Amino acid sequence: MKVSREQAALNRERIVETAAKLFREKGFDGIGVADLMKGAGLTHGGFYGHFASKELLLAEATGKALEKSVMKWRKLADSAPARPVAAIAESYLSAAHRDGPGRGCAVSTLGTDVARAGPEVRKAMSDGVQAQLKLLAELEPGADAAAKRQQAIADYASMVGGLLLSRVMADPAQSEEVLAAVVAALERGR
Amino acid sequence: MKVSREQAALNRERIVETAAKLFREKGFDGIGVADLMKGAGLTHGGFYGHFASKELLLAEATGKALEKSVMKWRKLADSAPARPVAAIAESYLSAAHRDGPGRGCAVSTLGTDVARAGPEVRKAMSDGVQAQLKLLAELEPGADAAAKRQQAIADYASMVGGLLLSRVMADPAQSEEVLAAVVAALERGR
DNA sequence: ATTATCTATAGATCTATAGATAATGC
DNA sequence: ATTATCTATAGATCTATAGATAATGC
Repeated sequence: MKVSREQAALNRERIVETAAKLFREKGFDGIGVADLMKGAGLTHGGFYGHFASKELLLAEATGKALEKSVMKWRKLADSAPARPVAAIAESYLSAAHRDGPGRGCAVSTLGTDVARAGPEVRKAMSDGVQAQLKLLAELEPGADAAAKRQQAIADYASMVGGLLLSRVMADPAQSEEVLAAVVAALERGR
Repeated sequence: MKVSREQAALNRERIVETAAKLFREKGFDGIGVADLMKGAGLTHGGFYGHFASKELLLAEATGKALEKSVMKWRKLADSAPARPVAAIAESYLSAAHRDGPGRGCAVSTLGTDVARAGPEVRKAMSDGVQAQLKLLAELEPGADAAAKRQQAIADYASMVGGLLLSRVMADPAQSEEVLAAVVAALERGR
């Protein structure tokens, strides 16, 4: 049942992408290695040939997920050059993002798991967050670089917290109210 | 080994308080029923005489934790009547809160677990969040009630997201930067 | 010959339950 | 007699590993 080195590398990549989706949907403890491997079309015994532990897979999956988020933000900014931060905020704080955690921001879905995890995992998410902050700071208005970075951090915190709150609220109307209020506050210049 | 009804009620309360602390510290899946009961000084077999399931304990523990948070916010506001929202923001976005999740805001520690949980748990956290938003809205400046509520939601989202980000960052200096930036933004009028 | 993947399982959990025990409260 | 708690365990997970298999790559 051996496959080529090329195919093995593709299999590894598929495991990471499956994990990036399922960890975001179900949480780190919500999905087991056997089901992750099944999701990637493999059997679970083969897992440890690719990764030293489930936690190190979380580090890779987190890094991959946040890389894709940065790419998405860049596209959104390019498509709305007059108001790039608003375009990102509206996409981030949308019902589609709230209801599709498996393809969305990993901080909002895995942040608490990562906060309790080991240094490799923390570093992977930290680096991803820094990349997002760097992009966001470039898009903020003004000339003062320090002020732009501070604004980027504040805006990012609002988005992460708003999305998390919208997912917590049991009543759909309350969830919508949260999304709308945070978007409005972000667009009022915050 | 039977105890009095009064003592049994106290035992139940101690289980809820132990759970409120340990769930916030370790996450819902990070602590088992046996260790929760041991933390409350009981054996694990007795658990199901008090609660129908571990998840229903999470609902109660979440409600209890958020009730205490509202009380804390009220005290903070009373002790700084000239700037109540700023006092709450500075306490919420402090290193002490970041480093003491077991006694802190349940949304920041259990939000993602709750977002994936059943309706009883979602309702317990929703109700707690609504109570916090109600208090915060009363403390916001201005006369327009709708504007005050919108501002309260935006401020709460900033705080939750800022605290979560500060716990994710691997580098302590980055973590401090996040806390300071979000406090500064909140105090600049947001 | 090497190695990616497979089957099978060890060993350690976990939630929940069954039945025994012993003190309360009628 | 009732019932809160205990001991013990069922049954289902979970991560990780051991050893077999079979196709690749020298």
